[in-house]
Amino acid sequence: MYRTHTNGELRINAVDKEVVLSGWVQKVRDKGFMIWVDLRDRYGITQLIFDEERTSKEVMQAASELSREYVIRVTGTVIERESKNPQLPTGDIEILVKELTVLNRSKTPPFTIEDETDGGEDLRMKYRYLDIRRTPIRENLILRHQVSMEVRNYLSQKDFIEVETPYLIKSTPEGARDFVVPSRMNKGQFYALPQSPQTFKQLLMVGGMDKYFQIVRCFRDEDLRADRQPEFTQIDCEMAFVTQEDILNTFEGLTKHLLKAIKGVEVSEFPRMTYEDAMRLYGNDKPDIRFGMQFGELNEAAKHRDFNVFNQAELIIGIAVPNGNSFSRKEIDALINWVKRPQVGAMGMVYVRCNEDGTFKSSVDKFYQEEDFAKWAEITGAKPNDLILILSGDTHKVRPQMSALRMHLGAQLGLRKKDEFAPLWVVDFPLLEWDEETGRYYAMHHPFTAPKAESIQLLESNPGAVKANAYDLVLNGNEIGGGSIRIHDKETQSEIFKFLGFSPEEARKQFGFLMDAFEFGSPPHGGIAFGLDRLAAILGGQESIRDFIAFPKNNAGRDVMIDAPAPLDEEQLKELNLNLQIDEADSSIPRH
RNA sequence: GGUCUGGUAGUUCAGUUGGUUAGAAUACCUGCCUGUCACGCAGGGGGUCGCGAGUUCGAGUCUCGUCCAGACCGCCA
Repeated sequence: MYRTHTNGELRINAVDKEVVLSGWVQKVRDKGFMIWVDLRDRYGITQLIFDEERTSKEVMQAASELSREYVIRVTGTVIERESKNPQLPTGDIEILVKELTVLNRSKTPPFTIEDETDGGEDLRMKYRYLDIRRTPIRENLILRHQVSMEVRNYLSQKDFIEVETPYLIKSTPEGARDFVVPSRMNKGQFYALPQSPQTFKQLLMVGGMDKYFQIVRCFRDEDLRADRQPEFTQIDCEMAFVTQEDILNTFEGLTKHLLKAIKGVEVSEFPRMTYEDAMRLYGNDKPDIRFGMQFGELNEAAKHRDFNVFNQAELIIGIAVPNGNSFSRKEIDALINWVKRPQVGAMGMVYVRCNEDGTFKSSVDKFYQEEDFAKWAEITGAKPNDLILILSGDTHKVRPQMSALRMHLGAQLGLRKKDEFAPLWVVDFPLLEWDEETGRYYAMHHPFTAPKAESIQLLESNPGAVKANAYDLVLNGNEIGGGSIRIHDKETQSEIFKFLGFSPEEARKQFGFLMDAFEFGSPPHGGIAFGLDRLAAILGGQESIRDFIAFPKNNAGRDVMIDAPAPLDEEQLKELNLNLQIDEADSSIPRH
């Protein structure tokens, strides 16, 4: 027998019990006459004691040879500690060891396996199985498990059925790049891994499943970020015979349930904001509404003087930084330099100090009067002792710039509190998005999104103004879910494909199966998908999703532990009928 | 595709204007020890300064290239 108890469960009431424990050696404290060993497993830490007066010489000797991360089993008696440790749940007791078995030895680990590790990212990823032994990572994975279980329980209770959809599917031109998989049996042909089970879940609606969900892996071959992995997990949902209102209500319920069950947080009705308002007030479509600093548009209040920078700008935006007047000149200069970095790309920034006594001091005093500043303060909501920061330029540039500044300041001022949760529905997204590079419209969400009935007639005259029945769920400045009501009739779907530049033949080739299905009584339907990795990270109060994924990829999409991706050997390539063009300058890495 | 930051002991980092034998902490090893829990004390071992070239009497330090890592922009229907 390896254990009668785990290392997290023995308390003072177990004194005198004979127990068997197994686990990893967290720490050895050898005082010569006594040796203490912290024994660790998933459930906690229990202190073992070896004492020269009460422990046999052989066991004492064996204990003195223990080292970090050895796997051991001990038999002994639970005793009350002489000096207790209130920081440990098991801190009132210890195990007086009678027998000690070393089940496996360990090399000295390359980084310390403690809450605050000394290991860098790279090293932790290479030895991820050691990293997972650390409490923070373990707790993240447990939290993720809880989220999954709560989602399954909640949705199952609401009559949703979890259905698995295939991973080996077909590549489509729209959207993200696909990961592709060569087919051995169908020479020269490739599967693609799904970016989402979108069309399958719609077909499940046609199939009469009525309410579907799936916790499902998705794949996108795009560059990574702290919150983006090439394979990630979605909570994918779809419902038949629903309006947008039904979906928002259902999944607001799910989100409230998760916040309550996981974080113990009660949230009242989620506010809703149109895409247009989000862009106008926050400069992006996933505003963090935990703090203010809403945009004030200053065009009318700032274009009547001789300041050319503003006069020539398409849009002038100001925000009021609470108590920002306390910033030193140096701190303001640092902010100006921050927005001028290429990543943000502003040309410059104007500031107005709002003094305690109601007067103003600005970097454009030459051009403007006190009455102008008073007007700006009114528009941005600036109070005495605030600081107004102003950026100007083309709308599509200055909004993201100001948004970046707002988020930067929010973090700097400690306004993005990780124990505060502010969900928000963003609704009425545009159906289409203009792409400068290719000179055409693309579906903003995806080509199966239903246009709003009242704006569909604009499709020919003013495509950019067509609104979609599409919505995002935003939590603390992160998009955690997005979805739409789908097109469910062949005519509308054909019209949209045609508008997006698909010839009837292409549409047939790519999505014929869906169009066919729509001809056999497809019900009205819609759905939503949540990013599970991101949701878990936010509930865990962290920015990076990597520590909520057991075995994540690095910045370059590599798994540094198993060292993937890797070249294939000749035999495999031959069997797959693949002939690689090897770049001579870099012959070790095959290119497609 | 681009911008920025970093790469020095097992690990996390410091290293001045280019100048003696490259340091600290921690980890590791040895010894000591009458209740430790970040145990303490004494001693010890440990370096391809990412890699390559260049400048120089002399390079961890300067220049160029390159590799690796991280953050961000583009990209992510």
